[in-house]
Amino acid sequence: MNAILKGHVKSKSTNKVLLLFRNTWRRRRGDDCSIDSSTVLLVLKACMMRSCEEEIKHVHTLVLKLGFHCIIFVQTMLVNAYSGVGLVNDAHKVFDEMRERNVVCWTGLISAYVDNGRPSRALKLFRDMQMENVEPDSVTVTVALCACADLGALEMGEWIHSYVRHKRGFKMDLQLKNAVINMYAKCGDIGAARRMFDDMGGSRNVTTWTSMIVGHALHGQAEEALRLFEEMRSRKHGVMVPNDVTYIGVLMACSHAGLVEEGRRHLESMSKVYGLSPRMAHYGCMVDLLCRRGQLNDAYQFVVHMPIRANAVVWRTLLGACSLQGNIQLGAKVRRQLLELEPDHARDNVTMSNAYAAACMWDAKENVRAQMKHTRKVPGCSSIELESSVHEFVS
DNA sequence: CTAGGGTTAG
Repeated sequence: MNAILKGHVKSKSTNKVLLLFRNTWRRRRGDDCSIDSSTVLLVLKACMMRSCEEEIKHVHTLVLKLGFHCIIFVQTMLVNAYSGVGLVNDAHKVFDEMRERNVVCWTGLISAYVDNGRPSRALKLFRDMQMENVEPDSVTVTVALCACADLGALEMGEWIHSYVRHKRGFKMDLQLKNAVINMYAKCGDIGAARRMFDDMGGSRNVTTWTSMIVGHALHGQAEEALRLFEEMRSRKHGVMVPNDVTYIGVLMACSHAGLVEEGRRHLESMSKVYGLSPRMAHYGCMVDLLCRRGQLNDAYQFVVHMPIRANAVVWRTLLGACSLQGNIQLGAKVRRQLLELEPDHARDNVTMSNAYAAACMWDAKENVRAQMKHTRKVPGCSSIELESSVHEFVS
């Protein structure tokens, strides 16, 4: 049965995994049951891919019933599964109950915090792990560098980089090198990122190129980003095929440099040349680009004619630009769209009321304010990391 | 032969 489940997981037929598992469980006879710990791993993986939290909890109770709860593979998978559906506390609970913890389950918990937007907690655990004399491997370090990137924690990132360079027998693989580039780029040291990139010569993959392109774009070095994009596709480096994330970097660069036509061309070539379908983020970049150039009406037309329905974030980009550039008429139109999508979003009303105020349209401003009193406010941002920051690295 | 790693608009 595990072979069949494995096939279904591989082909992403997760519903078949769950159906087969439920049937087998229902028809079991006594303790003669074909469900073993490997079955549980596959089922948990399927649950995670479908993000069914209830099913994961159910499998967890089954795990206890079947006596698999002391198997480290099962425990680690439970940590990953809970994390995958956003239940970090449950993941941590499973981890706390583990008798033995090796580098894999530590890494699983650290990733859980990174994946759920708590990088400083992840770095604290990275330190705790070393206090317990568990040596990080290349996977752990890759995840920890991700946390540094998210936090902008340059010093910690440098420590980790120096740790992996000086530790005897530590193998720096491609994914780890990519994480180093990303960390330096996100933490503001674009020079260090570029040095790593240059040192890698012919061993770069698409992610390497993409990280560097995004890095330059984030640093406002649009020309260099676009130059790298052309270089990666040139014969010189074999046939490097960009992916959809590469195009995010390219469009960010165009946005920074105000290159409307070039941006449009790239967005088109993305699907025409490489068969990649643009996602909301790509259209968002394009809207941002048009707005920055002051082409608000073009931006509006672009949003209306997009092949996918714009989300609130895209409309909000446009609303922000209308407010900033004092285009009241368009701003009001955009706000109507936003009210349909997210009627409770208080900040949009604030933006709009500020726009009216900037245009000295006091009555209109009053109207928006009055309207706000009738709707419940939803804070735009509500979580703050209340944990001590990480100051040092155990080496 | 079972568990962990990615680069993503504002």
